[in-house]
Amino acid sequence: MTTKSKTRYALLGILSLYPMSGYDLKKFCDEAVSQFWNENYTHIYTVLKQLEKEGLAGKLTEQTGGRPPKNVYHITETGRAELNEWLLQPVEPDPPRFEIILKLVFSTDVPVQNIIEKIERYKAENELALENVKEGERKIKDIAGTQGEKWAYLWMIGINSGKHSYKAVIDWCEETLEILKGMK
Amino acid sequence: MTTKSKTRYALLGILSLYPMSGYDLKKFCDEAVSQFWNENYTHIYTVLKQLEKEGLAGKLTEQTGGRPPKNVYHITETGRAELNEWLLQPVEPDPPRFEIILKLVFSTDVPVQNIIEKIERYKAENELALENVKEGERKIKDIAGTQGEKWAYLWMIGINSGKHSYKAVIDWCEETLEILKGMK
DNA sequence: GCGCCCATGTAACTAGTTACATGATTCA
DNA sequence: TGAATCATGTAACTAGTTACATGGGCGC
Repeated sequence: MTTKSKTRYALLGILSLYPMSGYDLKKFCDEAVSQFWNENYTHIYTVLKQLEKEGLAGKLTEQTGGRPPKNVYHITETGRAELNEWLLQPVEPDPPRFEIILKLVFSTDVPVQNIIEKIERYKAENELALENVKEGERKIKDIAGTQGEKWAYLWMIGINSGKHSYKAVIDWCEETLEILKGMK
Repeated sequence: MTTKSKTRYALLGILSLYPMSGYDLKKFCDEAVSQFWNENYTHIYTVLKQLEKEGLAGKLTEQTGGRPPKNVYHITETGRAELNEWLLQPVEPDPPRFEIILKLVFSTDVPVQNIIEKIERYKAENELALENVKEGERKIKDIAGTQGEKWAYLWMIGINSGKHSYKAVIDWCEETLEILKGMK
C-alpha cells in the first residue's frame, strides 16, 4: 500500500463519528484527540477538498447569515471503505527524532546548568501533558458511564498509552537531573 | 528565533565531532544515533550544500580514482557559533502524532483479533528498538572506558531515555493485550 | 558473475506550516 | 468596546521523501 497523508485518515476517522465542518474538525483535534494527534487549519481545509474531489467525503452547505457559509462534511461509503482498509493495516513505526537527545549528545561544551534548565523545562511540559491526559481520562469516564462500550475501552487504552509515555519521560528527567546535578 | 530545519543542526552537530562526507554522515546517523535520530541521503546532500553556501561548513574534495570524488565537509567557526546558539535554546515539544492510538480509537468496528495483532507487532518492534538501545549502551561503555568523560555521560543519558521510552511502550502493550484478550 | 559497498547527485513530489485576509457574532 | 469565537480560505514556503541515474571496487 502506498503511504498517504495521515491527515486523510484522521479526518475520515473523525467524520466517521459525526459529520462536521473544517472548523469543527480543528476543534475536535484540539479538544478530544490532542493528547495523541494534531492538525492545523490550513491542512484540514486542503485535505477536506481532496477528500471531496475523490468522493471519500460529501459536503452540505449551511447558510449561516453573515458568517461564511458552513460546509458540513460527511463520510461517504467509499470513504468508509478506505478508512476501514487503513484501520486493518499494521502501523509502521515512525523513524525516531528526539530533538532533546540530539541536543544533549552534542552538549559537551554547554554549561551543565543550561542543560539542567532544559531538562527541567522539558519535565514540566511533560507533567502538564500528563495532567491533560488524566483530565481526558476523567472526561471519557464521565461520558462512558459504567456500561463497558467498546469505543470507551479503546479510548481508555489510548489515554493509558499517554500516561505510560509521559510518566516514562518524567522518570527519565528526574534520573537525569540527579546525574547532572552531580556533575556540577 | 525562527525555526529552521533540524537537519541543519544534526549535521552541524555531527560535523562538530569529525569532518566527514555526506555518505559518512548517513552512516553515522544509521549507526551511532539511529536510536534517537534519522536522516536520509537526499536531504543530507541538499542541506550540506546549503550549509556550505551559508559558510557554516567548508568542503574539501578528495580524489578517489574511479568513484565520484569524496567531498569531506568540516564545520567552520560560523557554523560552530550557530550550533552553539542552537544548543543553548530550550527544546520546544513536538505536537504529538501517535498513529497507533489514532487508529485504535476509530477501531470500534475492527475485529479485536486484528487489533491484538497490531499491538503484538508494535510490541515486537519496540522490543527490537530496546535491544538496539542496549547494544548502543554497551558500545558506549566500551569506548568510554572508566574515566567519566562528559561526552560519555551525555550519550549514556540519551541512551537511557530510549530505554525508558521503549520500556514504557512495551509495558503499555502488555497491559493492552491483557485487556483486549479479555474482550474477545 | 553477482551483489553489496562506496559515493554522488537531480527531479519530482508530498506533507505540513506560516503568514495573511475577511468579517459577523457573542459575551463580559 | 474589545476580545474571543465562529467560519472560511489562499499564497508562499519549508522540510522531508521517493524515485531515478551513474559507475567503479571488492569480496565470495
